[in-house]
Amino acid sequence: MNKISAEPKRRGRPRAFDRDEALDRAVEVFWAKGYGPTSVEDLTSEMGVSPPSLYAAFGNKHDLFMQALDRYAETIGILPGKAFSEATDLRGAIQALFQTTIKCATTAKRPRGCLLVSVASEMATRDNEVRNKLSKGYASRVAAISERVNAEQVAGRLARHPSAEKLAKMIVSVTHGLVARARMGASRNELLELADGFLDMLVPASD
Amino acid sequence: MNKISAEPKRRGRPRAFDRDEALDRAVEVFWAKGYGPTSVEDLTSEMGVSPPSLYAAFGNKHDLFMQALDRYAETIGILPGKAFSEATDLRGAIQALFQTTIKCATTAKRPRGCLLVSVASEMATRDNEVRNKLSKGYASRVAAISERVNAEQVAGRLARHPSAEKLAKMIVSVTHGLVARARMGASRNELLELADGFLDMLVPASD
DNA sequence: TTTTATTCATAGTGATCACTATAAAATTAT
DNA sequence: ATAATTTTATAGTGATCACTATGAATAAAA
Repeated sequence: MNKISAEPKRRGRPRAFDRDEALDRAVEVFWAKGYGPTSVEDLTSEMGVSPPSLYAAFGNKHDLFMQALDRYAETIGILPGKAFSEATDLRGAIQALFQTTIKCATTAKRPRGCLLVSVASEMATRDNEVRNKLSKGYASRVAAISERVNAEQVAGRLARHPSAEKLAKMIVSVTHGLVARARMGASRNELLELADGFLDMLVPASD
Repeated sequence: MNKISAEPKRRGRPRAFDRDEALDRAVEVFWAKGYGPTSVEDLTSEMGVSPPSLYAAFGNKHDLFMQALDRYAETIGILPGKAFSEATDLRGAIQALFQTTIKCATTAKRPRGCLLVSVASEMATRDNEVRNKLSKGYASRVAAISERVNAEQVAGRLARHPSAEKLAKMIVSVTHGLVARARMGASRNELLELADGFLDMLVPASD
């Protein structure tokens, strides 16, 4: 009748770092420097983990990067989609999506841009694993937005043209443009203006 | 009365490679691999130039990269803007801008995306020189589009809102989104559809 | 022909790269 | 206590990095 014990009391010396916290540091290093220019020493010093511990816990540099992508996706990358989902009306949802994207891409204490769009995309042409991960993330994001857009169209609150999927892809594409400009150094205000312009075009405010 | 001679007959052994051709190869290498992951050996072997010749002709790796950015800008980067300028009406100009951008970002024999948006932007957070060059290029592109949009508005052929500059920034931002998706692996057709959607929103077709 | 200037190919330079061998330290199980 | 197991820190490994010293090769100038 034993359930799987919650804490099986692993023997051996306990590790001196928290896995997710270390991963968060790795995220920031990769985010700031990119994959290639980041050295393992950059990672170990920033993560507070010695090289052997790093390799034991995360595999190799590339494995660590893939895990950092996942960690980023589930801690920061989800925020825009969450804001989108939580808004009550479609226009507000898209606005929240854009604003949260901008916030994530221009937070002062963090690197600019987006780890996925700014860094991972740059690798995607050479790295199938990265490209596949990006493709899945993109598809699911488009699907989530498309579903809601479609519901609006079915309810008659939104024009049928362009199609839900097409509009969803455009919305995501706007976020890519915002993130690209953030990486180039655009100010938060400039990005907010840009996003407002797109919002008015995509879903004109009712007056 | 001596004008500066066109060919001063440089003495010494003549160089065995064409500067611009070698630079074109460097563009492709940086474009495909990014700055950091590109080794000088990658460059010398692809350019057909030995290391000492490379350093004598171009300085160091970073100098070469900056010159590659210029070379890219004046051979490939200008094409979308040229297509924009040569079109007769605004809608056609924007369409040509988008289509040429997509073509450049998805040419089969070349790396995907754009050297400036996909590669240089990724460096921009760490490299002031790169960021400044990108900023100048962005500003001049926005200015060129804005000027034409403004002319349309003054002539009464286009709504005054959004402002010319704002609309110009949105148009350029669309190209950033297209290029980002190209780097992620989107097909040319997918990008063309995306661009058509934006075109219809930015400048609705008159019917 | 000799001198001067420039580029060339060869073969390296020390530094840094991703990664690991080794053994001490820290924990649980016996 | 002793054994077993896992993580730790130290100190490296060969490979590759960006870059260059050296001298032969090739041109114009003297």
